Amino acid sequence: VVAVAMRVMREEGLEKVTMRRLAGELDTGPASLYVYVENTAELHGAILDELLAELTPPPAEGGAREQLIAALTALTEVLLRHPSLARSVLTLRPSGPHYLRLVDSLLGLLLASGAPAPNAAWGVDILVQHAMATAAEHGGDAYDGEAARQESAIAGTEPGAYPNLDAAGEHLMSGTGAQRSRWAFEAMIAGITATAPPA
Amino acid sequence: VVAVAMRVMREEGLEKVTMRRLAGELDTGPASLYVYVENTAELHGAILDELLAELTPPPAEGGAREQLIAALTALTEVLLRHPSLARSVLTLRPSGPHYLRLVDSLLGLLLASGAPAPNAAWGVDILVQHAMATAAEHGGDAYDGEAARQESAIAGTEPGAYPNLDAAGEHLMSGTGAQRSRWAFEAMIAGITATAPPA
DNA sequence: ACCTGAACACCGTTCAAGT
DNA sequence: ACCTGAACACCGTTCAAGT
Repeated sequence: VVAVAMRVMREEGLEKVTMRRLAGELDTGPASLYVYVENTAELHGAILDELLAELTPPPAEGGAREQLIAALTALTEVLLRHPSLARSVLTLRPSGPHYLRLVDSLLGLLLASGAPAPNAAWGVDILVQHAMATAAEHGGDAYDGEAARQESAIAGTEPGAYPNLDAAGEHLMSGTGAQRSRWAFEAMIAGITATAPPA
Repeated sequence: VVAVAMRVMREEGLEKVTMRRLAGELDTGPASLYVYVENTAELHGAILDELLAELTPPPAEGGAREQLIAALTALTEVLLRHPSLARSVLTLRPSGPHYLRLVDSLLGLLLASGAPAPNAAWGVDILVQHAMATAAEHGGDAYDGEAARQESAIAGTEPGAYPNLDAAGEHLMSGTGAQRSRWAFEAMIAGITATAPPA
């Protein structure tokens, strides 16, 4: 079932991966799928785990921090190719083996790059969440259109209505997605490492 | 239209805020709503902006950093009351006046708490994204169930399969949501302030 | 010019009934 | 015991036709 779902997603996107479509693909009725999966959310979770299997292990070159950023970037890139999956899975707490392996290795790299254990334990969550949220947000069908709409909404107001936004003007939209993503991970890792959780 | 949508959402949740339901509420057909809104995404954006209007301005006590954290916490709390809205809006680039006012004030507080201008411009995005993603994730109907499933998935593997997860065991799930959320914002603000964007 | 009934093209999930 | 046809209860969006 998951194999068919993967193929349909790759060929036509997650939107087409519906119980009914999959059932049609398997020449049966939609009810039959409920023998294999509990519901659509679980199906999406299974698809995510399958997708994470393709994540090639980091090349283990450079320092731990560099490897960590590479792993997070690779995760973001995989998710960016399937934004609606990222969106769907954001509300899940994935528990597939590949997901757990990924979190385990991110946690290891975070520790290796100097984060105290409690910081790393809490921090790995926000790094993964950021990767997923970024993919969900930037992958929307109409993302560029929305960004333009937002920019014009700012421009369309009388000057002075949003003083800090106005002042930041040049910086707000600058940089490529990759630059901003790398910087976000660097900043988060720095903050995670330096900020102690409450005792 | 937005007013009716707000009422239905408050009474029965965003799930019930559908074009058809709203049309029924207004004694007309669903087609009529398309005179007022372009599509469902835009409707959700309008609902978000309406919701943000209720965000009381920060009490302006304490340092800029404390005010910033208070504002981010207030945002997270509002969104947590409507997790499916957070989920839906995560894929949008909101451009309503109340949203822009909020971002403007967050940006101001970030600057006032010591972040250089380029850092603040890029950083405000990741703070807002974190608030939305947290609400979307933790607000799911079955979130606790999923968390338990994840925990048991880790417990159910042979020891040693996920060494770092095992070692972190105690810390991984510790703390309340509020504690973790506050820490995440503190860590992110620290990282944003200390990490320079690429020139 | 403005609005909308009805249709198009779908959904997830359940459950009684078949094999 | 295992599977599934058919039904239930919905969706968003479009467009031809009315007022």
